[in-house]
Amino acid sequence: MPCFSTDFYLEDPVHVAQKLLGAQIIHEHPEFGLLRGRIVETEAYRGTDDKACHASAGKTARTAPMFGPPGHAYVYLIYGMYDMFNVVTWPEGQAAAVLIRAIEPLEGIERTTNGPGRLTRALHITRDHNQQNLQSGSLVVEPDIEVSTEQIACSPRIGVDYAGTWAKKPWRFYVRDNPFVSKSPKRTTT
DNA sequence: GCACGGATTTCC
DNA sequence: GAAATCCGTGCG
Repeated sequence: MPCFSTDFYLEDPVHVAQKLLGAQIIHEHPEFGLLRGRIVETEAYRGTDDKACHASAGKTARTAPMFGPPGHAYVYLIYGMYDMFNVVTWPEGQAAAVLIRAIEPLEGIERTTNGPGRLTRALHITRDHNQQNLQSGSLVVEPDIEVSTEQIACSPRIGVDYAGTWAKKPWRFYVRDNPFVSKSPKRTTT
């Protein structure tokens, strides 16, 4: 099965985020062997105007991968302890990425994967994979099952309340009724 | 140099 | 509700 073409990743991240649902992440790990999971939840981060997107602070050492070639990885550390895995989209020079928030385990996964910080641990994805090409190499993303439009649900992105009106964009996408989708954060009573 | 806080998770 | 825990970013 071939990986996605570069054309696929040149598209708008909001579009790619939906098209990635159902795709497989395949990691051939030197120590833990073949690890595979199916993407069931994503979020789009779209350009330097998007206040929720790290690239809104401009091109820095940290955000450079998002300005780089599409189809590559953007992996960064958050809260001092979790690696977040993103796929870079849009042409080089235009910063955008799709955050992979949840996967359904398929092979070699030995821990829960529910949520973006947990799935990187389960797949053993680390910052070493930052800027790696996801179209070849030990970590790749490949088409798998088709997820129909009716099965795709959307919501505002999680954990970006600081982003003002951008926090309201319905750019989180997930497979409806899939048990591996991350739970929405608990709301305190209001 | 140094203070600040985050695309989260877990525990009280 | 708040801690855990590291480092990129912004400002001096």
